[in-house]
Formats: sequence, structure tokens, C-alpha cells
Amino acid sequence: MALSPRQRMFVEVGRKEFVRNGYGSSSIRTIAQEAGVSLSALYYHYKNKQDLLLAILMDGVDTYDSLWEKALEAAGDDPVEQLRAFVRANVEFRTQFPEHGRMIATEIRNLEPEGARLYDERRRVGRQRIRTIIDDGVAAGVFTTKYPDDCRKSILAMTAAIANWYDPNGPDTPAELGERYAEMALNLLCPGEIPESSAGKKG
Amino acid sequence: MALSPRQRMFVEVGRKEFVRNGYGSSSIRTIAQEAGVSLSALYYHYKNKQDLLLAILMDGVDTYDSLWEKALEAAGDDPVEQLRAFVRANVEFRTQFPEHGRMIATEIRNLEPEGARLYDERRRVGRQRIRTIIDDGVAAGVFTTKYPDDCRKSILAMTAAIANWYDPNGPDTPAELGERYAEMALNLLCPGEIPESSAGKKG
Amino acid sequence: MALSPRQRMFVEVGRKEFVRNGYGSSSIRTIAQEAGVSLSALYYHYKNKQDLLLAILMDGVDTYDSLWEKALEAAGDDPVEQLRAFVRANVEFRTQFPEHGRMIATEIRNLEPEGARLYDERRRVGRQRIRTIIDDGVAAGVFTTKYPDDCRKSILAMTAAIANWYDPNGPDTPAELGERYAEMALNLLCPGEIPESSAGKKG
Amino acid sequence: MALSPRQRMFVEVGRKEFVRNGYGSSSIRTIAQEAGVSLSALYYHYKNKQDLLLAILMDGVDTYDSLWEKALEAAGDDPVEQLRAFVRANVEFRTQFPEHGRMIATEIRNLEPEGARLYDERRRVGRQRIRTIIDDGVAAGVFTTKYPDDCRKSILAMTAAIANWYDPNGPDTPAELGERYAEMALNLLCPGEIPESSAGKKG
DNA sequence: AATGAATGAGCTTTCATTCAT
DNA sequence: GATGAATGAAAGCTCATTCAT
Repeated sequence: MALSPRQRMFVEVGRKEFVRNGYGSSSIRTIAQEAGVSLSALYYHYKNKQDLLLAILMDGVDTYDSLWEKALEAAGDDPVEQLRAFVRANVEFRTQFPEHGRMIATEIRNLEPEGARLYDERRRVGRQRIRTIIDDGVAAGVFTTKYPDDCRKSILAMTAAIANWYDPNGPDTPAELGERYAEMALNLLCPGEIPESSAGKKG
Repeated sequence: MALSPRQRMFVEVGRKEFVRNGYGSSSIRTIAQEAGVSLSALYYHYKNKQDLLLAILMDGVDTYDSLWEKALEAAGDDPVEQLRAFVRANVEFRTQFPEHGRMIATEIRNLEPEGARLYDERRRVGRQRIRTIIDDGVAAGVFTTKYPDDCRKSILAMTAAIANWYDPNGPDTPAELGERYAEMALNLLCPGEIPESSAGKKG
Repeated sequence: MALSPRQRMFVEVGRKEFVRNGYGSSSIRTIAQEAGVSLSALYYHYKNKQDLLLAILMDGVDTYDSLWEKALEAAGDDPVEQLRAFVRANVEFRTQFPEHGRMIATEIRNLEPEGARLYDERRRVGRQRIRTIIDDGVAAGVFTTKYPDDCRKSILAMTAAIANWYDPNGPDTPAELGERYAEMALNLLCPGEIPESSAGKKG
Repeated sequence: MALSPRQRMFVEVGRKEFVRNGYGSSSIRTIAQEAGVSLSALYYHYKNKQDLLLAILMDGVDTYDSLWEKALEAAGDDPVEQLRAFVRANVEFRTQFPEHGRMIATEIRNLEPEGARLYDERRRVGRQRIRTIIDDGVAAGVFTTKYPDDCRKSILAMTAAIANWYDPNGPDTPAELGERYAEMALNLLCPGEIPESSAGKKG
């Protein structure tokens, strides 16, 4: 499951190319060229263009999952803290790997049925995790929103959008952004309350 | 600037095709075929695949702009009401024309420089309008968020995401969704307050 | 047989285009465009691309023939003077209408059989005329070359080549060039003699 | 710089096709077909139709240059003998490779700027060589013409024209033609003299 | 006399892929 | 592990031509 150095190179170069042009407008020839090897070499490692696409998408999920998994491990059991940790991990993902997310969003449609199934299966864990966190918070009475499901979708969407404008040389550090978006997420989930107070309940 | 019947047909069919496969994976031959005319007929009306893409994107902006313009005309001067109206219009756009937005999000990268410039110019008005609304609300003291700019981006992102899951045969009517997302937007802009009360100030 | 004003326009524009790109690389659309009329207008006057090509070539022969015919009328019966006149007319043709000749040389191959036959027939007179002049000179004993036929071909070739380099703003006037090439032609036809003396016989 | 067997095949077939129809009227599909390989195979060896054209033209220059270079090496220092050798080489080129020259004459216009530059550069040596020979003869007082430059152009033109009519099954052998045209060239360069006497000086 | 709209055939080129080495 | 050579299919696009108006 771990990528060999050669595979990693193809995945990185391929992602850059797919993100720049889209799957259909990208040439596997160009990818091999930019990786500095022959086209046939690519075919030795991936059996076709579709296969490379899947590998890139899977690699994106791996990166994403390991980020929020690590964050949640350190977050304890409080739904508010878990929510904060999850949002921070999402912001980290979007700022550190902006291209990963852009691929996930736009290129799934180019997966053939079998690949799509495999990919969807792999994403299930992550999708479920945020659901659970919110459900827990609702059950615990700390997330008072009337629309928990819309909040979930919105939190994912607003963090995802960061990748479209974030500039590592800009004024905001990823850490600051993480705090900020965690706060905004809580504003959605706990309308009428000040999120800091929610956190205060924990202490 | 208005599209002839033939042009409209190509734009509609083309959009469907581009959204399904992406620009690069879509064949202009297929588009002509699905429009029921010869390939050359398409080329008589649009000089390029590129040209057709631009027309589709421009048409999307037209649709979007006319929606929020109409909504804002009826909304009066109160920033809160303007914000509500704007969000409602966005939700309407995303539910009624989900494909328009998906194109806007993913296919801009396929525009060549000149087209990108023209397109960007056309989007400027809409981009500026929401800024103004939020600035007004901040100046009036009703939008108390510390992060007005991130709220703006987030509101656009969360409404945009609706197009990815909205099902016209599902339980939510566009109108209900509009109200709901307007409320959520205000939760972001006025943290710690109950948005209904903000609206109450108006009356 | 004479061209209408519209036909003349198409012939002139078409020749320019065919000479610049060659027949196959020239678009009839471009020709109509450069003539400032619609494509269909061209089709009203010429039934197809082939037909236009033939008209252009025929027009070239007309121009050529009328030049040497006029020159020979004024030249009297002396073969030397006739030869001079003919060469001068050729030089005039190549300097005044350089494009005509370039078409004749290169685009005949694009004529379809029927057109080729018509065209060849029309050129026969001119081809025969120079033969007769040289035969007369040989019979009269003034053209002493052992290779009258090669001389004929060479004289045509060397005057034809003028079109490839002649510059109306250059130092040589067409008239000077005419005298010069007439002299050179006689150098070929009367080896070992000074052509001026041949001309002297006339006076 | 030397052509691989495959490249040579494409060059030969391509030349035949370009000469027959002209560049624009020739299909690269047909060329591949006549070469007995797939269309893509051609594109593996030449990146363009343009690129193939350039290769063909360059090959023509190679053939031409090696012919006159070999001839001049064996000709000694006498300008008259050099001139004879050069003309003989030109006649040999035109009789043995009539298509080469026809391409050179008519298809240069289809070269794009960069290719035209490269091609022109390559032809410079040959163009300069005949100039030098004539200049030497003029300086030595053996070429007495008043128009050395026009003679040069004419000699090139009249030998070039041979390709348009020469028939290998006709009465003239290339060698005879070579002698004949060398003599005619000297008739141009040494008006009023009998060229044999010039040659006699050598012995 | 002229035009706009349309068409089918063909063009050059690029693509993903394969295979012998 | 990797390459060069080749291929069939399809791409975007242009062409000469036609026809109703």
C-alpha cells in the first residue's frame, strides 16, 4: 500500500499535472516526461492512466486520513474539542496539500466504476468520523443547531475552499487559520452562543 | 450578447457534457451529436471548443448575476436583509442550476489567458456585491464577527456545496434551504447572537 | 472570355493567395474574405476552386500572349529582331507580372485533366512562336548554335527566373534588363559572335 | 544528421508525394500509407508535416552539395574548368534527381520562418561557390561578360529547367547534356569567343 | 447577385496503449 | 526495470461545396 520512491514520483508529478489541466486534458506522456523517465517506465509501475489517477486519489485520502486521525488521537473525548481538532486537521490539509483536495473534488468523475467503488470505500471512514463527532455533540447537548447535517457539509465546504486562496506567503499562518475556522465551525453548530464558553465548559 | 436559439442549444448540451466528463474528456463531436446537428454546424457558431467553453461560463455568470440582482432589488437597504436575500439567491442558483456552478468551479483552468481575463472581468460585479453587503453590515455594527472576509468566503463555499448533493426530489425545498442557509450565514457573521433578533432590529 | 470586374477581383486576389501558399494550402474562404465578399459570392462567379484556378492560369496566358504579340507585331521580319523583341516581352512579363509566371510554373499540376487540356491548348501558340523564330534564324544562318532547342528552353528559363529576384525598386529598369537578356540570348544562339553585329545587319 | 533507414523511406516517399501534388495538396496519411507504415509511425520520426518537409529539402541540399563538391575537387584551379565542372554537376543533379530540384523551387514557401532560416543557411555554401568561381574567372579576365551576375542566375536557371523535360529514356545522356550546357554557360560568360579556345588555354 | 447556415469528408495531430528487446 | 518503436482510435479543426432564401 505504501508507495515506492518511483511510484511516489509519478504520483506527485501526475497530481500536479491533473490539477493543472484536469484529467482529460493531461497527457500521460507529459507526466512521464516531467518525471524524467520514459513513457514505458510509467507503464511498468501503473497499468494505465486510470490506474495512476486512482493511485493519486488514494494517496490524497491517505494523507487526509492520517492528518485527522493523529489530531483526534490527541483530542480526548469532548465533542467540542474533537470538533476543533477535526477542523484544525482539515485546515492543515487544505493549506499544506492544496492540490490533493482539488483533485478529490474534481477528478472523481473520471474514475471508472470499479475505481470509483474502491475510492468511495476508502473515503467512508473519514466521512463517518465527522458525522460521529457532530452526532455526539448533539446528543451531549452542546451542538444546539437545528441543522446538524447542513452544518457538517458547510464546515467541510468552507475548509475545503481554503485551498483555493491560501497563500503560504500570506499573512495567515495555518495554525491561526485552524483556530479561526474551528471557532467559525462552532458558531455554526452552537448558534447564539460564544464558542469560547463551550470550550470553557470542558475545563 | 444574448444567445441565439442555436447557440443556446449548444451551450446547454455543452454544459451537460463538460460537467459530466470535464472539459478535456469531452468531445466536441459528441456535443454536436447530442445537439442533433453536424459537427461543422457547431463550428459555424463557435469558432472553438475554447470559445464554446467561454460562452457556457459566461452564460452561467449571466444566470447567477440576474438572480442575485433581482433578489437584492427587492431587499431594501438593511445589510441583514440584503445578506439574507443574497444567500437565498445563491441557494436558488445552486439548486436550480447545479451544473452552472460546477462548471464555474472546475473548468476555469481550461480557459486560455484571453478568455480567463474576459471571464474574470465579468465575475467582478458579483464578487464585489457580497463584499459590499458584508462591509456595510460590519460598519453598521450588526455583523460582529472578527473575520468578515473568512465569513464571506465560507458563505460562498457552503452555498456552492449545495449543488453537490441537492436533489430536487429530496425533502428540502429550495425555499426552505434558502432560509436555513441565510440563518447559518448570520450565525457566522453575528457570533453569539440569535440571527432572528438581528432581523427583529429591522422591524 | 474577358473578365467582369468581379471576376477580375477574384482572379487577382486568388492569384496572390495561390502564389503565396500554393493551391492546396490556399483556402477559398480566405480568398473570398480578402476580396471583401461572402464565400457564396465567389461560388456565383466560379463553380469551384478548380475553376478559379483555371481562370487565373488562363488570365496569365492572356497577359503573356498579348505582350509578346504586340512586341512581335512591331519587330519586323528579321529573326534577330524578332528574337530580341520576344525576349524583351518575356522580361517585361516577368518584371511586371512576377506572380503570373510563378503560378504557371507551379500550379499546373493541380489542374484536373480537363482543365489541363484546355490550358495546354491555350499555351500552344506561345510555345510555337518562339520555336518558329529560332527555326527561322537557324534557317537563315544567323543562329549558329549547335543546340537550338536547348537554347530555346534556356532562354525561357533564364527570363522566367527574373521573377524570382526582380525588385521594382532595385537598380535595373525593366527596359535595361530586356536589352541585357536579349543580348545574352543572342550570345547563346550565336556562339563566338558579338550579338551587336547581328543587330547591325538589320540597319 | 544522416538519415536512418526509416527516415530515408519517409523522405523519399514524401518527396515523391509533395512533388506530385504540392505540399498543401499532399496528405501525410497518404505518405505513411505509401511508405507501408502507420500514420503514427511517421509522427514518431518526424514531429510534423512541416518537419518532414524540412527534412526533404535538407536532404536535397545534401545531395546537391555533395555532387558539386566532388566535381570541384577534381577540377583543379582554372576558373573555366571549375565552371565546366560546376555546370556538369548541376546537370547531373537535375537529370539524376529531378524531383529534388522541383521541391527546392516550389515548396520553400511552405516552410515556416524557423525552418526557412535553417534551410537558407544550409544553401548558403552552394550559392556562394558559384559566385566565387565566376568572380575568379572575371578577375582572371577569362569571363568577359558585362553581366556576370545575370549570367550566374541564368546558368542556374537553365540547368534547373532541365529537370522539367529530361527523360532518362530520351536521346541525350546526362554526360552529353553536361558538356552541352557547360559550353552554353561559357557562351554566356565569354561572349564573342568560342569556349573551346578557353579550354584550350588550359591544356 | 448575394448571403447565412449547414454538411460530409478530410485534414493534421495527439492520445493511451502495447510489445519486442 | 526500462526503452524505442509502433499502432489504432479518436481528437479538434478546416475544407470545398450546397442550398434555401
